[in-house]
Amino acid sequence: MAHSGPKNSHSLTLQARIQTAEELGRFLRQFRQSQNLSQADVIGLANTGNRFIVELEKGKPTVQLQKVLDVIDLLGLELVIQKKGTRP
Amino acid sequence: MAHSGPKNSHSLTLQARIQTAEELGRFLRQFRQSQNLSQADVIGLANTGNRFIVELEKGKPTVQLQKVLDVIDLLGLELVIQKKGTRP
DNA sequence: ATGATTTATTACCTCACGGTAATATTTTGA
DNA sequence: TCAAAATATTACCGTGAGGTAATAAATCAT
Repeated sequence: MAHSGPKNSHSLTLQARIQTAEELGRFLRQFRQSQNLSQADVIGLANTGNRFIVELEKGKPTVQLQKVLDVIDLLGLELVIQKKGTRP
Repeated sequence: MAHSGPKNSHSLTLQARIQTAEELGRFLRQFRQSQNLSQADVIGLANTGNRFIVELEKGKPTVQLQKVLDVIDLLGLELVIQKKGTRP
């Protein structure tokens, strides 16, 4: 379980462009924390061990695609692919 | 090289939600073709062999994240991550 | 401060990613 | 129809992804 309490601090970014594994890792960690979820929560829901989550959030470049997509989905997030510079 | 000529047929989707490796593969292949690029073109620009591109477009779930991101970038595409159902 | 919770690291291990290069198959254009 | 181009498949192979389980380190709550 996550710890507890209203510790919802910094402004939660609702969108981010992802070019690198590191950017993705940062975003996912921040988002997970903004939802007061622990890594253990994610591990429980997804099909993974702690190692994968740690490495994903750390921005490991070689994590496997579908696992990443699973985590994203399970966090209530989605990926959109589009032509570069498509305006919001 | 790609073959040639104005063979720009079916309507090119400019955005897609990506939930699975297969969806991504389909999108990337379609987009590549819409640009009249061959796999060899992509292989040349990216840092990969033919095997990776074939497998990526086929929707292999275990391809490595950063390689995928590289191909996306190099095709002039980008990924956006956002809360599910964020309206365009 | 201190115990509880969360996160990170490590060792062990199996399995398969993906590069290359050769070959096969499919698709395309004239 | 047929040759060229594009795509797919195969074998070979080194390297590393990631599950588990144990332990360590860091963070938090009171």
